[in-house]
Amino acid sequence: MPELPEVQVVVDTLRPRLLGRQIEAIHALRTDMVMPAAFDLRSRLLGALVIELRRRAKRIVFELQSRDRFYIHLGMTGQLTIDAPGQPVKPHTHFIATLDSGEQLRFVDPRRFGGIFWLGSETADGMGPEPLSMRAVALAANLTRTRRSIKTALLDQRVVAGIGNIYADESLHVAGIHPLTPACDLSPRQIASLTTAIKKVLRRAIRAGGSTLRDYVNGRGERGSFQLRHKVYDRAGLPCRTCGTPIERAVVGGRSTHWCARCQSMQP
DNA sequence: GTCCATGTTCTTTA
DNA sequence: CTAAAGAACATGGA
Repeated sequence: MPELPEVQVVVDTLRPRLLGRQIEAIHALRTDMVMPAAFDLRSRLLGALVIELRRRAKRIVFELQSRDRFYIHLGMTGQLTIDAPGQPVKPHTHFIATLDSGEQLRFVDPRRFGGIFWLGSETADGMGPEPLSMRAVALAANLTRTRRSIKTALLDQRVVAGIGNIYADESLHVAGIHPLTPACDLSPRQIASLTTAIKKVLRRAIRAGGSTLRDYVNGRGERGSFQLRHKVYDRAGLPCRTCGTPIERAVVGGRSTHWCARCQSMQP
């Protein structure tokens, strides 16, 4: 569920209950989601004080007083919430950290595509610019030298960080760009329009609490509502909300892709 | 039983 | 080197 807006909302809802908290106990229910090579969560995290919580791409990054960092990735079905200790523990709960406030940070992930990753003092991550603050020229620099379709390029975290299948489709629709357009064929004007569209879509989605298609909830366990406002994603055959033309669907780069043939032309 | 799914990474193929 | 295509990971819902 989690693309940039969902991860941002998780961070925003967790931060007030996590900053300044110390980890008093760890219950690691499985170790195969702990990377690299099942590092010892207890020795790293017991007694640690969380001084900052931020989002980078789709990662939830914890900064400790020791200046070490680690991140949690939600994969496809991850949930990271803070609950009272008395709350029932959901199936597929893989990690529980009890805080000095008495509350518990819990990581649930049925499909187990997510995980906990130790960073230590490592800072380089090889990913592209953060879309909410990027300039069009920064995006252009990463698009002009690839012939891949713009849809595929937007999903590449080295091109731009944090966009996934939903927001790639939604952003291209707002920008009026056909998803199969080769990235290097986009005009500067189109890239400028795409940059604006990405920011607009992501900001709206964050304000709506993210998109809940199935599993996604924020740090308080609440669902998002942006799925109700999707213009093209998962709307194949339904009328375009802008012009009424039925939405197209095709598999591009192995991912389902949705667009309006009338609003999104192949011509620059 | 089948197909599909908000993500990432690796392998194969061209 | 580029990149497309496919598979893999694991689970559950339609």
